[in-house]
Amino acid sequence: MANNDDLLKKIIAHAKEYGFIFPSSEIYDGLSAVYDYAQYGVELKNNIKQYWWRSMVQLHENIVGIDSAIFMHPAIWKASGHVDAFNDPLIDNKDSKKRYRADVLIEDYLQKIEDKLEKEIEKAKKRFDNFDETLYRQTNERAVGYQKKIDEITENFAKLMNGNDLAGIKQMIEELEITCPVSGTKNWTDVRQFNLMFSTQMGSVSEDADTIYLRPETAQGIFVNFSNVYKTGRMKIPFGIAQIGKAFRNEIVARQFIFRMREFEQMEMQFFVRPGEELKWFDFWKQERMKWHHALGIAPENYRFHDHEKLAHYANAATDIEFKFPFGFKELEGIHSRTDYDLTQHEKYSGKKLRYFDPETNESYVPYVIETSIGVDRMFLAIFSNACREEKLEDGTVRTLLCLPPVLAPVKVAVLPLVKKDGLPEKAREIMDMLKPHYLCQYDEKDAIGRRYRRQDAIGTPYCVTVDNQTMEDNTVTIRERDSMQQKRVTISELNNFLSL
RNA sequence: GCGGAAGUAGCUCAGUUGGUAGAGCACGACCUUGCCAAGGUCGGGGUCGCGAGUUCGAGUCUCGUUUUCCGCUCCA
Repeated sequence: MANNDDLLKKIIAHAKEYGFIFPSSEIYDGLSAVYDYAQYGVELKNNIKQYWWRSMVQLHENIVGIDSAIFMHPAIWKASGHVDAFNDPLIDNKDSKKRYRADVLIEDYLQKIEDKLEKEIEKAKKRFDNFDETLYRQTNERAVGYQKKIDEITENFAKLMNGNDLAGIKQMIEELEITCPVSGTKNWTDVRQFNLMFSTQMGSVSEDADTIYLRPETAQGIFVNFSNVYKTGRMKIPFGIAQIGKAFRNEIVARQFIFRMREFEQMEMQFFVRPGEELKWFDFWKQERMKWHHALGIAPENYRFHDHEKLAHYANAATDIEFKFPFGFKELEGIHSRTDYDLTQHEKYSGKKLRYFDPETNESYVPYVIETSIGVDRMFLAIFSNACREEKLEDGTVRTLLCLPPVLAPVKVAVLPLVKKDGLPEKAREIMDMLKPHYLCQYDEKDAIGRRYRRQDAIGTPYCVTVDNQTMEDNTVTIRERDSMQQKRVTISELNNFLSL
């Protein structure tokens, strides 16, 4: 475990030292769990997004992309269930320092009474069968008492929750004498509301301003555009809509570097299918997405599926693709069969029909949805942490390198004149100008050549092109490959063939 | 949010019982060498996380605060 902690620390240090990720607002002491992508980080991140977009939108004829706004109509979050589900009343026990959801404490309490009630009912049945009238009446009375208590609490509880009466909920916990399962005491703090959605005001005059939310997921932007895309894009089921964009969640605790941030970016695709065929497509996308990960050349044993046993209210199947991060296997991507829940909810709240007319069956229906949703930042961390290595060379020295898949590397080619004289820099500049339009290149003439190679290793540049004295005679250069450190001599004109990117 | 640890240059760290900040690497210029991280000379860079307090004097002591890491908690 200590090793893993060190590993994450090294990754964070490398990310900062070589210009991939900086803490946000660092000169003002930083902002908790917010990070900025730096000069190389933004390249790697853009390449990840482009790699995903191409594989989803460009290579699938039946998938199109959109870019919906972060601000959306507030009713959308009522329809999606986020307003209710993302609002947790929390309470702390002062003795055990444990935090609980206040509503869960009360629900657990109710469950206990229900268990008692059930026992009494069973007892009552036995006594009834035994014609034991007096005892039967006693149990029956107790059972009626429990039932009454349950109804009473349930009713009050619902009233308090709907009215957002936090003080009332605390009072209820105290009146019911609910104790902390750990400390066993009733020493509670006040109930506080934690809304996982960020809100802001739209409209400059405060009385007229509407509360709107920063989207906690990008998916709803796709659902509310379903009809527009289906009609204007002449889409035929099955088809998908893809989107890359930022989402915001006010997490109670955001930790583990860029793994859990309050502002993050998602790459999502919602795939609309005929009802009844959703599990077939769920399985299709499960395999398809795993193939996408494997195609990057990272060892397959770093990935695994984790099927959800407890499903969200909208889903009828769900799995995660987990990646072996420095802190263990954690969710990288989610694949959910969301049924027709979202579109149906939006039909209900908007009053608009969100249906597809199927020309094959002559039927109109609300499509079922398979969602694939991957965090850009988590993908970045997966790629980056996997690539970050210290390699012991034969001579005993250590080489720091980033083994990034070439297609994702920020800088593709470094062009290096062996020495800073004899016209080599000028020749190298010519090669730079030749390659620049095609790849992000870097020119470097400072320090010994070996040191320059190592600098490029540390930022993950897959190829270094070196101009030496022989270049001046026969127009050949050497290509040095990052992982093997092997060099090949090729003519300048055929350089593009050898830079397999 | 609670508990623990830490915060001195871009990085890694020194800094004595309180006496107005150092090293190595990195960075910039010039000279030299030239195929796998260490040549030479010169130079830039820090109000010691921030704010109070004690003191003649605080990087050093006290309190508060903030950020990061670890554990708990939370997590569609």
